[in-house]
Amino acid sequence: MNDSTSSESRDFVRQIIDEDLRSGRCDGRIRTRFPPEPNGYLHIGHAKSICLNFGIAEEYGGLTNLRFDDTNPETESSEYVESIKEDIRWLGFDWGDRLYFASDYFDQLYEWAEQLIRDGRAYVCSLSLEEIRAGRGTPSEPGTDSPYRSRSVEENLDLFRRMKAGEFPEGAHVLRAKIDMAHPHMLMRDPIMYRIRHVEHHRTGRKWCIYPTYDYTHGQSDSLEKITHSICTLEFENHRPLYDWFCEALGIHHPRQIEFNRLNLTWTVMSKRRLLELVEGGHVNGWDDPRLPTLRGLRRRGCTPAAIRSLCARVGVTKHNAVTDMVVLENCIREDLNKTAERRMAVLDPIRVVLTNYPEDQEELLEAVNNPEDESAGTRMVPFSRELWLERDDFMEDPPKKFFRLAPGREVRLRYAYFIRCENVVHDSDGRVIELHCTVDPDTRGGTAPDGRRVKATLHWVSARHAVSAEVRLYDHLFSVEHPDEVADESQDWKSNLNPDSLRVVPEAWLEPSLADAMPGDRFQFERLGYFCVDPDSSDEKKVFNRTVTLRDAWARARKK
RNA sequence: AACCCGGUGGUGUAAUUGGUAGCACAACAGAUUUUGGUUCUGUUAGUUCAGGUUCGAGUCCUGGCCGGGUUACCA
Repeated sequence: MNDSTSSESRDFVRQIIDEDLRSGRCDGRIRTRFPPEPNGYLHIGHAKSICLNFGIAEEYGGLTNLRFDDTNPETESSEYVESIKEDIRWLGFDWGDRLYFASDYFDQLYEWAEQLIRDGRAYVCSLSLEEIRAGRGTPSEPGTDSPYRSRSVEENLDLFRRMKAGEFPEGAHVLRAKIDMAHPHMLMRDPIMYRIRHVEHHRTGRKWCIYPTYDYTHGQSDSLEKITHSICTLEFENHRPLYDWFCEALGIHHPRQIEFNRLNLTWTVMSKRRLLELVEGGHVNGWDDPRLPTLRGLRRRGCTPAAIRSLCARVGVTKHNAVTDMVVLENCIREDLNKTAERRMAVLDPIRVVLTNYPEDQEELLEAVNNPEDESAGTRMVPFSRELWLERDDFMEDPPKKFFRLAPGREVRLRYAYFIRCENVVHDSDGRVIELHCTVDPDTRGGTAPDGRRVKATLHWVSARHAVSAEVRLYDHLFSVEHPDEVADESQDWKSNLNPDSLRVVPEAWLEPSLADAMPGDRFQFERLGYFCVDPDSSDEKKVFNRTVTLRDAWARARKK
């Protein structure tokens, strides 16, 4: 009911914003930003941040900037910039003309750095990486001052300018903020502001060989864009004192940083590092593998933007680490697709059925509803004939009590068609059932019996003569345990929990003929099976379908017990 | 024994800021159903612990316990 951003209860972020609006702290204006680093593809965790930032701006009549945090040229590229823009648009958000890059601010950042040097708040440190690390101390012991900490302003300025001019090799010097080497926060122990990197940047090319760090860039970028609320994830909580320190030291507009909990899902991993490892290690087939929680993977899988937005609205925003059950996402997908996806019939694991009293040369077209949840979707005609494909699971030779489907001597309904009765079971030499002989009751055309008799099951089917074949990819959880982090013993890592059966390919499934002209990206419900999406691997000769998610299946659940 | 943050049913969250612990998902039971789908109804189940303040504490205070983060020239 109120899962779509309830106006009733406010999460803590919105409460803070309400207070800031009341106290006049942000002069009645709301401006947020989504600041991805262009070094990877977006995943559903980013979607939560996107929904939060764009959602809040929209609710408060403000705007959201898209800003690429591109301060580390070694790992970033414009290929990622484009994919990220595409994914945000797909999710349903629009940054208008407010596309920015931290690299747009390199000149300003450099000037501010000189200002901090002149103010005695920054210095060039010529210690090696190892020496800096050692000098930082540990969380429980203070660090020691760098011997270069007391360089004169003139010397600092000179060295910094020569760093910029490219006179030094990488690692020779860094620029550090002069804060407090004994500070209880490790991050405040003279953090690094600039490092030398003789590499090309995807936007500024060779203009720079010194690059600012995240801490020296983010708050100032927010400030320059007049951001009011800089909303980020929990791991930046420790950085807030530094964020504040730079804004204050520089005397510039000071946005409020607010940290929220990131989205975690069961049965998968979410960190960029791990996703990269899965892709590069060949454990999945690229960034858009339908098993991945990347936005591209989810899209290819058949997940809708509306489902992702719905998930983000219902997981909420707090300050404690949470793991959301994957079934919540699955239900969001089902909820959306139930209303929008047209129904079709498809048989994945076929068993041949011969209707012995149906004439060989006869065929007819039967009317089927496209979407019972949406009358405007209309109907279609489905061909019927003497030989059909039925789902193997829908027949049992020796059924248990609660099995309602087809069995010897039992009558069931074929959806939109007829009642049929199983008269005979044909086995091969190994005793495996290969064919069923049934009789059809011609008076039940359309699926109702004039005498009012009822059947307990309605089965989907495909006319063998008319069926088109397709490859169907059945996906399961990427990992075989809910929490991939939890490993059996120390010698194992999270990858040992990879599910070997996360992809099962059905090379030849049978589909009703109307599916022959489905296009990549089209989504359908295969009745009684689940939601499926046409994969871009499809060709004119052979369609490929991805199973997005199964239908809820009370029988499967009952059987498991 | 450093610093920061956090702990509400199985899971994710809410509680008008001190006044009846509510919602969603899951689980279970039932109704409806030409999808064992959808829809509808009902049931089970919770404030980390110990003190304190108060007429009254999930909320405020003190202490304990548990969990996460922090020792990158990544973001």
